[in-house]
Formats: sequence, structure tokens, C-alpha cells
Amino acid sequence: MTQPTRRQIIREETTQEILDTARAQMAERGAAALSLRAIAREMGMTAPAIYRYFTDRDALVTALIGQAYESLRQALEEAHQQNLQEGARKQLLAVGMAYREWGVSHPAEYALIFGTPIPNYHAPEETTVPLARSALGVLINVIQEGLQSGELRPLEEYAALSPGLREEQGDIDPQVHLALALWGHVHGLTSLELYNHLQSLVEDPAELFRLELLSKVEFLFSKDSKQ
Amino acid sequence: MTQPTRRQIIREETTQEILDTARAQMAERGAAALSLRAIAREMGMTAPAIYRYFTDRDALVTALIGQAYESLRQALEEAHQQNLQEGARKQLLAVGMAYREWGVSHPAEYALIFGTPIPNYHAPEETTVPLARSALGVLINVIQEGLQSGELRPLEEYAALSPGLREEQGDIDPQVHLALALWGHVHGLTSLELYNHLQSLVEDPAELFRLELLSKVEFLFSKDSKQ
DNA sequence: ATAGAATGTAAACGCTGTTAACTAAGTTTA
DNA sequence: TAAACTTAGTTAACAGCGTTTACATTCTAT
Repeated sequence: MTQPTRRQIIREETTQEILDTARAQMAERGAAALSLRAIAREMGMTAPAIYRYFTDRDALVTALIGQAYESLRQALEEAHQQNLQEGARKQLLAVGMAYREWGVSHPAEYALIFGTPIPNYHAPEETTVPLARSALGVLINVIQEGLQSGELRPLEEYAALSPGLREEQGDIDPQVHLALALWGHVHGLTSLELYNHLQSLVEDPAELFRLELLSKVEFLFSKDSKQ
Repeated sequence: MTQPTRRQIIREETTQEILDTARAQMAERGAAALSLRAIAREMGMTAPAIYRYFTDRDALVTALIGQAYESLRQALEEAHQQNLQEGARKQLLAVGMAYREWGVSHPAEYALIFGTPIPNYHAPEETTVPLARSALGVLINVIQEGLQSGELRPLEEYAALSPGLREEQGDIDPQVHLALALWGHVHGLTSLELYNHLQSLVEDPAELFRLELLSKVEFLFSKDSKQ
């Protein structure tokens, strides 16, 4: 409501500095090397001081996960916005490529979100589920536009799924499940590449990714019978 | 060459007991909770004793990864063998389902292989790459049989990929890239499910997985032009 | 000016992986 | 059989970690 007091400003700055330092160290030494003491050391503080800003190591990690999801969402949204005039097919391709590129350029944050790099940390679902949903929302929006414009055909197989969701939210099933399928596809190849499982098997993972994404998107847009 | 001495036998037994205890604790408390001291404690030993059997915590982890890969490979191979008379299409479906089921029933080992649950551990590629390759080999074999029997069509789009590999190994490209594409697809949905990213978005992840796998396999088997 | 809240510190606890020095037992050789 | 050697375990210690407690300082508001 009222403007923040002097103290609240400094507190907010220190909080952000902690998060920034943590993110920098993650980028340097990997998400698993995250350490409250190391963060405090680099900031010229002692470790217990951090507890004035985050109740836990887990709380800090949760905040980092929040920022990472938001960064991913922005990257996807940017790809979407840059192809607004292009039609759903190109938009899906752009968003898919942006997903991989964000992972490649943010490997530690990717691991933080999609792996389990922090020992004994369990993400609180009440915060991570909405975050994941909002990043996925970009994909869902693109698909919804494609469905409305008639570019995309709704796959009738998906109708059988998730009746609980349909009861709650009406008929959002098709685009959610199309989005999940595409997400799974894109995430699989990205994480295989990031965790070095494609090494020495394929020369150019980016090209494999592009071909697979292309093939998947073309499949979604094919108007013929499924076979 | 000669039969193992008495000492070599009990050494081998202790080594296996360490691995078994580690695997049990991973299953209970998660891969990230792996601890040399806890393993030793449960075995009635002290922690430094383990160093007589593994030079490092990392060496133990690498051994565990080896066992996990082998367990995964066996599960896939079993699915393959049980559908030998069924044709490539059903075999691919069976192997894909077996992949997910192994992940669901071995979440900690799945994280160990495909995530980064151990802080500051980096898998030595010279050991993990052949292991991953041998698990992938099951998929490759099924696809190769499908190609040879004519059930599967080679995707010409993949021909341009990884030319360097072809020089070394002959013409193994098509089945390798088909396998990688399928692996990426299957792995993506499996890891999303395992790390709770599908929660409250889809009611029955197994059914979503089955539909997606079916769709992908049908696509691979379609004889028409790509569009 | 003074009371209170906010923000930092130092010290300590229990946990971790790891190393060094030592002991006890088993195995091999003279 | 006795001596020499190898192997497998111990205890003690070190550095690092997250975390808690008790205390000091400083900024803010009455």
C-alpha cells in the first residue's frame, strides 16, 4: 500500500543479492554445489545471517526454483510473441526450440527444476505446480489458438483422459494434453542432451532436436486420418 | 583364471553387500540421501572400512549407476523377449511401456542415471556411455528388426545426422536415430511423471504415456509420405 | 532519550566425506 | 612351525556442511 520504508528496501536488496549470488554460484559450480556458507562468504557475511532472509536452505531453493520457472516462462513467451503473425505451426516450433535453448543456456537451473540436485530437498507442490503450470501455459495458449483457428485438429483420443479436470475447468482437456505430450517430447530430448546421454551417439543434438520437433508438430497439424 | 581364493570370495561378498545396502537406502530415502557413513553403520562397520572396497564415494556411485543401467537393460530385454513372435510394432510398445514401468518402480535409480542427485559427482563418460548404449541397444535391435522386415520405414530426414559416426561404424544411423527419438519421447514423459510435474494436470499418467507412445509408434510405422 | 525491532556475529552441535596412524587377523614364505 | 607380509578393520582427526543459540549492534519509532 504505502511506499516501502528504507529498511524494507535494503531488506529486499539483500534478499535479491542472496538469490543472485546463489544463481551465480549455481552457474559456476552446478546446482548441487549450492551452499549457504559459500553464498554468505562471497557476500562478506556469515552463514547464520542468511536465516534472517530465508527460514531454511529449502526456502532459498524454493525461491530459486520460482525464479527459474519465471525465467523459463519468459523465454517461451518471448518466442511466442516474436511469432505472433506466423500462425500456430511456426509458433509451436519457435516455442519448442526456445525451450531447448533455455535448457542449454541454463543447465543448472534446468537441473534445479527438473532433476533432484539438492540432497533431501522436496519441492512444496503447492508452489511448484502453479509455476510449472504457468510456464506450460505459454504452450497451452499457442495450442489453443491453433485449435480455435482450425489449424490444429483436436485429437479425440485425449477426450477420454482426465475427467476430473474436465469437471473442474470445463473443456480445457485437449490443449492441456496436447501441450503435455509436446512438453514430454521436448523435455526428453533436452534432458538427454543436458545430461550427456546423447554424447558420441549423435553429432549435433540441436539438429536432432529440430527434426524431432518438426516431425511432432507436423504430426499434430496433419489433417488426414491418424494413420 | 584359477578359482578365486577364500579371501577373494568374501571380498566380493562384502563388495556386493555394500552395493546392496546402498541400493536399499536409496530406495528408502532417495538417491540424494546416499551416505557412506550410513551404509557402514547399517553394516555394522565404520565408514573408513568402505574405502578398502571403493576408492571414493564417487567410485561407489559409479558402480551403482552400472548396476542400475544393467537392471534397466534387463527389464527392456525381458519385454523384448516376451514379444518376439509379435512383430516390431508390438515389441516397440512393450519396450516403451517397460521403460516407464522400470522408472516408476525404481525412482531413485532412475534419478541416479538421468538426474544429478549426488552433489559434485560427475559420471565418467568412458563407463556410462557404453552402459547407456547397451540399454539403448535393446531399442536399437527392435528397430533394426523392424527395418529389415520392412515393417518400419527408414526416415530419410535422419540421414544427414551425425555423418562422422557413419564413417566409423558403417550404416547404423537410421535405427540409432529412430531409437534416440523414441527414447527422448519416452524418457520425457517418464521423468515428468517421476518428478511430479504431471501432478494435478493429468489424472492417469500411465494412460497418457500409453496414448503418446502408441501415437509415436503408429507414426513411425506409417508408410505414407511424412505429411 | 529510550524502548523495541531488525540485523548481524561467534560458538557450538551433529552430520558428511576423507585421511592418517595403528591393530588384528589371515596368508604366504623361509 | 616361525617369521614376513598382506588385508581388513579400527579410532582419531580435519574440513566442510546446515542449523541453533546466545549475544552484540544498529536502525527505527515512540
